[in-house]
Amino acid sequence: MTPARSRRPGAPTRTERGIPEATVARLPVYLRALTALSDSGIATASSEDLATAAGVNSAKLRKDLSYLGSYGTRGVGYDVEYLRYQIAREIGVTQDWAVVIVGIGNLGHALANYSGFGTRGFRIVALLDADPTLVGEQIGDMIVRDFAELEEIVAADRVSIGVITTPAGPAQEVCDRLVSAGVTSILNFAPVVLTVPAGVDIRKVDLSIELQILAYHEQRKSGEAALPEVPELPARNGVVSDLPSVGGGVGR
Amino acid sequence: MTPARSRRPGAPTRTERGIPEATVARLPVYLRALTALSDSGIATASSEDLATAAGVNSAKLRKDLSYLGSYGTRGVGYDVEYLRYQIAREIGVTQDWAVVIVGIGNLGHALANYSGFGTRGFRIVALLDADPTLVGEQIGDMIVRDFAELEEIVAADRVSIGVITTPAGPAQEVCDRLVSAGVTSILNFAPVVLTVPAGVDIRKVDLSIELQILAYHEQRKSGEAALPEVPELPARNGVVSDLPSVGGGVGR
DNA sequence: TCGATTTTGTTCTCACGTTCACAAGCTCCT
DNA sequence: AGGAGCTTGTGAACGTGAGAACAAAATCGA
Repeated sequence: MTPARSRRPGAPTRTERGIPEATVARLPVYLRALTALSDSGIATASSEDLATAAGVNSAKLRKDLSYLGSYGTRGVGYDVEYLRYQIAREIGVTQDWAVVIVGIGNLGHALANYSGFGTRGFRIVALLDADPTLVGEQIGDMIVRDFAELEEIVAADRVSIGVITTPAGPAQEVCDRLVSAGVTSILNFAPVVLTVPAGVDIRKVDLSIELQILAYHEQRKSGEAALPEVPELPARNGVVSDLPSVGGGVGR
Repeated sequence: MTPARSRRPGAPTRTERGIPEATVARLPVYLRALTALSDSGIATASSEDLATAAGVNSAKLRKDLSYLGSYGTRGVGYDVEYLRYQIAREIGVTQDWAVVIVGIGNLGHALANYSGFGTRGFRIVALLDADPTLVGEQIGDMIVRDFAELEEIVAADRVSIGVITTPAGPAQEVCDRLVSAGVTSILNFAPVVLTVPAGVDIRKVDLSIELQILAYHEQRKSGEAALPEVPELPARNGVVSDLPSVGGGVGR
């Protein structure tokens, strides 16, 4: 017999009033589209208008918005300002989030100078680096501080979000320090897989992965792979270095 | 009666020898993990080892690899070098892809200096900007050239991938120029939704969207929303500006 | 040579995400 | 007042993705 099941089959698992992850990822896009419409003086927009501005189809947009509540008016559309506020509130960007950036190389520099933070609910409270030659440097209206001050800063400014722009090597160690200092959300630009305890959210932005995904599709477009299936290469009978070396090579 | 159906139900739709999109997005991660293992002198690795290194579970990893072919050995594992080559070939990074970067602001600078390109199958052939005060500037071993030279460069170097690091304003126009010059894959860092014709692939990297997604989860962690559902706000009865203005303003 | 052991490749099932299609509800016009 | 015309919100169908579980295949040891 069918086990008692409180959820409808097919309904995405979400916590109380939770929103499907795919929808959460699109809310910021809608928010930006609404801001653009608002700046153009548009007061009301239909799901079709909004969907076009956000680059999705209107059915998906309506379903996404329906998870937030019933904020539209049938036969009319959505009030741009009203919906904008509701989404901002749902995401949590009506308040300001304190952010630290760790690793002030090229990318860290670029992010430190990025102006889109303040207007979007985020406030950079510190730029940190372990390199003494960088500490003290002025970037915009901020000064690079020593990574050793991390714990102090996190506690003082209630920092909950950390951005890692170090090279791959120190990234995990930086991550561990961030977590133990109390940071519970991390945006990682370093090309490594970071391990964090449960309860800490992590997102990754990786340039070369994005390019490689494009390359895959590009290769498909420009005629099929013209490469040999098996190149000059050591035959495939190596063993893990900590296993006894076996013979019996099925050479090629 | 059941309609004749050639595909098994539940099998992901893919074109001939195509690979599910979710898998394609993970292949670069596997490639990096394999490179790391290889650099550590590991010759063979099990799906469990690889999965740990890549931050996924082993069942998923095995299924992903099975789309490429049968490159493992039961009871043994995968030959690291061999698998690495196979994945690189499948992605298309055994050849070099020419890339142009358009928009040499902070982020463009950072990307231009990023060393991870050459080693991963990509070659930056030009840095372009429309600002005459930037043209001629030297970055690393490259010189910023005028955006007007785009078509010439794309044709000469067979550029198929373009990276847009301009502000939001000019991004669509830059995108259009890239496409008409012959670029068929675009990586967009500008905070706008770009429109491209069919056949052109586009991927987007957006810092503030990533931060907003983190903020959403962060808000859930730190107690539920303490914000009013309806704030001081224009009442929700505005109309689209191109409709006849109706009275009944419930102004505030 | 044969069984024990290991690890892949694959099948099956369930969960998640997207899209269609339409009833419900709102506005406007006659 | 009532019908025509839009647009939202949502139920249902379909497609995609993830994970458990296991048969198949390889190695190793006796």
